[in-house]
Amino acid sequence: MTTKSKPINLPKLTSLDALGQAAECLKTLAHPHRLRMVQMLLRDRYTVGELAEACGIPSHMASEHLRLMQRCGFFTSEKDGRNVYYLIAETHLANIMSCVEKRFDDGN
Amino acid sequence: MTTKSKPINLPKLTSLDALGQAAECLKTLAHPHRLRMVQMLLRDRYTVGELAEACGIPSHMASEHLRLMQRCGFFTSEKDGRNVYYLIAETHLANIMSCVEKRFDDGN
DNA sequence: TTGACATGTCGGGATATTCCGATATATTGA
DNA sequence: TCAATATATCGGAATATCCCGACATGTCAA
Repeated sequence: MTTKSKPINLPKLTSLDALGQAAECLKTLAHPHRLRMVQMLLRDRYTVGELAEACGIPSHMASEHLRLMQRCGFFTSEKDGRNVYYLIAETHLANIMSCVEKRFDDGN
Repeated sequence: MTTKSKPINLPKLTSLDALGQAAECLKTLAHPHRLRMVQMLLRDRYTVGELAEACGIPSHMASEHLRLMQRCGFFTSEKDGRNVYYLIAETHLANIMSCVEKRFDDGN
């Protein structure tokens, strides 16, 4: 603080409120199994059991992850018999996953 | 699981290991004050105290946030007298912040 | 109707994160 | 040298997250 030499003029910064929402969504996304599910659902439709199997976790846990993400508006779901298909609802997920893949696919 | 009707052929999915690293970085980013700091540092260079003031937090906490992000490789730092300037090191942060802004700036 | 299956929900123990006050280190100006 | 300032570190209390087993619900097939 001390000497206010620089006025800190902030040109169009996102409001702290919006950044709070963003942080919520990013926190929800920030889990390896949840990232895997998003990545798969961006390519095709899958049931809870298929997503669980791909992650190597029990399906009731996949169900919880999916519920968390659905609360953030990431997905919608469709029932088909005793299966439930999850579908991407938040279109921005494609952009963010693309960024993640650019940074973390092999190139590391 | 049951009937394996679909083989689940996964075309070039990111390894769970890489997704784990991605999750770590996203988790670190997923905090409103840290998002603010990244957003500011993408536009200009700032000291710990300036970043703290912009976030409305004590500077010793800003210092902790910056250290966390530095551990993820987000920043480097430069000492200038008793001030320390933090600088973006991870170039992909620009892409990810751009995605976040597209989604959460006013348009909501 | 009964049993198997897919999904969803609940409660809790282990662990991690957040925030803070207190303190430490380093630098500057008087 | 001394005091003020900027940054960093430490320890801990409050809180949140993760993962699991147990159980509940709903659907199908026999």
